[in-house]
Parts: sequence; structure tokens; C-alpha cells
Amino acid sequence: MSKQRILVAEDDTNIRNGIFALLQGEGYDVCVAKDGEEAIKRYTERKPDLVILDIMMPKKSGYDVCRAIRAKDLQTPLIMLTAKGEEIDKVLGLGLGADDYITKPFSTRELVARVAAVLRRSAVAVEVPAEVKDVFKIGKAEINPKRYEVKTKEGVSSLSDKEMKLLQHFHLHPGEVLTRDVLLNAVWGIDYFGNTRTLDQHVALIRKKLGMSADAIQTVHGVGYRLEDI
Amino acid sequence: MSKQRILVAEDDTNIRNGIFALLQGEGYDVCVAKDGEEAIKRYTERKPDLVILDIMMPKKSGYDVCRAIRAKDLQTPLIMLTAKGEEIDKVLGLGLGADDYITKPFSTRELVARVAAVLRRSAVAVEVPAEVKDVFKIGKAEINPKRYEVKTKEGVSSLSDKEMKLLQHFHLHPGEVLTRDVLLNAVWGIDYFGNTRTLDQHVALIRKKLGMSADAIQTVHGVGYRLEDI
DNA sequence: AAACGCTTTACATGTCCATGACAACTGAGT
DNA sequence: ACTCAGTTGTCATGGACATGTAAAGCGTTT
Repeated sequence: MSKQRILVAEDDTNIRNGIFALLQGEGYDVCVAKDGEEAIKRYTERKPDLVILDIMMPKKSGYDVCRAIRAKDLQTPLIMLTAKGEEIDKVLGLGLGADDYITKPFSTRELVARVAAVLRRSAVAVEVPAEVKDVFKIGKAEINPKRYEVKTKEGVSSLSDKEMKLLQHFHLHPGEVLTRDVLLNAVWGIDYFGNTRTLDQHVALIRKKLGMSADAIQTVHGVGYRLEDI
Repeated sequence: MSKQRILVAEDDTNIRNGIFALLQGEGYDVCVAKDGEEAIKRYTERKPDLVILDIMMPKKSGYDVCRAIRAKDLQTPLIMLTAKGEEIDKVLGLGLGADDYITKPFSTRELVARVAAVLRRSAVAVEVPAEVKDVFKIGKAEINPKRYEVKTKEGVSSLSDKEMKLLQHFHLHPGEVLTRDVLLNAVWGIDYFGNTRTLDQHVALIRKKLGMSADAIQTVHGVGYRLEDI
């Protein structure tokens, strides 16, 4: 799974930097905003998987930002930071659609736990509409995404996470030439700066596991790869 | 299946409207009551599939309404809203027969999750009397869900609650790769805020008790676990 | 206080994957 | 056909990260 992105909107520099460092340390891709307007801007340009909103902010309050986001998008989970418990009634009462809240002051443990829990819930709720969960074929090999396995005449081999994602992406675009950029973005995440040879390496592994059907994944010299559709 | 109907009894207008909008947005057929007497009236005329009751209400308290409903009907699930943790003891202690409770303030996600969970349970209770209650096998070990025991060639060991739930979940999805998220949601509940390593720990314990059949539960690196089906 | 179940921490172990080197290949231009 | 530069296949390896495992902490029950 590629890194999950979190937008943190908080005006207090200390708290903002603290949360930034904390979440980044936990392996998230974090972007920040120091007021409500910036938060909305960052939201539209970065499309984060989770938004953490302070309520008291200059320009636009957390309430306003929440409404603005919910107007466009009902999916993305949202955590509010509040100074006092009472304000929660407002959050709920106004039907703003926040997913969780944390009252200041909070412990780092608490923040990390809630962030993880909210992301976990939303991951399950979405239940991966973009991905394929049913058995499909590549060449004469059968891919089983639920089991992370590929079955060929030669036998059954198990697939690693990246291998599975690559195969799924090929299957979703049969016959199309997929450039390295596209594949790297799809499997490794949108902002992957690594060596492009990594991709070749994984293609090679996949071909090995496909056995006879290896040539179903053709290389298009100077461009990328292509799944043969028969 | 037609829309499921939910009755919400809550005196605070903001919260009532918030819950109303939230649940309606989730696709439920929602009706509301602003005090205890109205709640009982609405209940008898609408026969909802689920009742959400605030405890502190004018005219009749949530306790009273709960008792009144349970006097006629033991089926319909019931969720109590409480302001403080202590009151919960009363709810449970009085044997009122509430199915779940939520302490204020709560997040929208939490409410939605619990509503869905309670409705799912009651649906299951009507259709299928139990989850897995018969003896089943994992590898060469025999699991007895009624006795919370596992029998292997080496002998018999007893299983804890979580261990049993985990094993049942594996047994219900043989061969499938189950992600940590899915397992945590299934066994620990949707609003679990703990460490993901807890799961690993329990898997380790289960493997120990499975003895020789330990490798029936395979780990899929970077994804989760998988029960080998032979 | 002792036992138990669950969680958390800490450290050991293992797996996968990113990376670089080099060989083999491709295609365009001669 | 041959050359050559750029691209891709393949292999080997170190390191980052996920998992295994033991032990300690914590709250509840006996």
C-alpha cells in the first residue's frame, strides 16, 4: 500500500509542527495548513486520505472548512481538534459529518491511535472499489487477488504485495501500453522518486511466476509494458 | 430488503437533528421523538427496527421508555445515549436489556458504526441462530467453539475469547488473505484504538496452541494472515 | 495475593524490495 | 550488415521494514 496522506490544519505553530513530525514519523505523508483558507486550498490540490482540523483558526474556522469539504466529498474522513468537550455537541449537532474528535490537550499516543483507527475504518468502508477482488486470467495463468496467488499449469505460487498490485493494474488496462510513470504511480504511489529499474525487477519476477504465460506481459521498448489481450 | 426504520428519542434539538440528518444520509428511514412519552407513542405506531434512546429526557426518562418497550417486545434492538460513563453501570445493572450504549460526546462515525453493527446482529439473530458453534478443524487441530478448546495430537488447550473469535474468522474465510484491518475490525470491533501488534501476539498464541498445525495460519508479508485450506 | 487475559514494549529474526553493476537486447542511422 | 547509444533483463546485495517472540505491565476476577 502506498503512503496515506494526511492534511493537518492548525494555526498554532508549535502544535502544527509537533503533529507534523509525529505523523511523519509514523510513516504518513503529511501536509499542513496554518489557517482555514489554506486548508481548503491544500485539500483540493492534495486530496488527502484524512483531514485533521483545528476548530479555532484564522480566516475560516474548522467548522467552515469541514462544511466546505463535506459539500464536495462525503468520503474523506475528518478529525476535529477541540479545546473543550462541550464544543463537540456543536460538531455533532450541526451535522457537520466529522468522523472523530480529539480534545486538547491530547497525548501523542491518542492522536496516533485515532488516526490509525479512522483510516482503518474508512479503508474497510470503501472496500476497494477500484481494485479487483475476483479471480482473473493473464495468459493461461489464473490470478486470485483474495489469496495473493497465481495458478499455472506448473503449479501455484504466492504473490507479494507489489506483484499483486502490478498484476491488478495490468488487468484493469488490457492491451494498453502502460508507461513506467503510470505504473510507478499506480503501484508505488503518486510521488515515488525511486529508480525506475525497480519496476523492471518486479516485472521480471512476475514473468517468472507466470511460467509459460510470461509473454502475456510484453515490453514496449522505450515506453513501458503492455498486457496482451487475446 | 426495504429501508430499515430507526426511532431516535432525544430532547436536545441540535443533537436530534444532527442524528436525524446523519442516519437519513446513511439510507435509513428515521423518525424522531423529543421526549419519553412521544417516544413510546412513535414506537407503537411505527414499529421501528432499532431505537436510539437518550437517558435524560423530559416526561419519561430513557430508562422508563426502555422498560416500556421491553415489556412488550424483547426483539427490537436498543441503543442508549449516556452523558457519562458511570451511568452505564445502571443501564447494564438494571437489566434493562439495552443492546449497546454510546457515551456523549460521540463521533458520527461511531454512531453509524454501532447502528450498523446492532442491526446486523439482530438480522443475523433472526436468520441464522449462531455463528460457528460446531466443531471445526484447522490443519489437524479440532476447534470446539462451545467449549473454547482446541484439541491436537499433543493434547487439549483452552482458548481465550479473542483467540476463539480469531479462529472463527479464519475458519469463515479459508484460503483468503485477511488484512490486519479486517481482522481488527472483526475481532476487536470497529472502534478499537489499540496497537496492531496485539493482533500478531494473538496469532502467535494461537499458533502455539495449534502445535504441529501452526503453519496452517500463514503470514502474508505486508498484508496480513491467511488460513491454508487443503 | 495469585491467576488470568489482554495489551504493550523491546529485541531478534526474516522478508521484501530498492539499487547498482553488467550483460543482452533494440532500433535508428550508416 | 554493422555500429552504437540507449533501453531492458538479470543477478547480487544491503538495508528498511514487517513479523516472531519473550517478557513485563495492567486491570479484573478469584
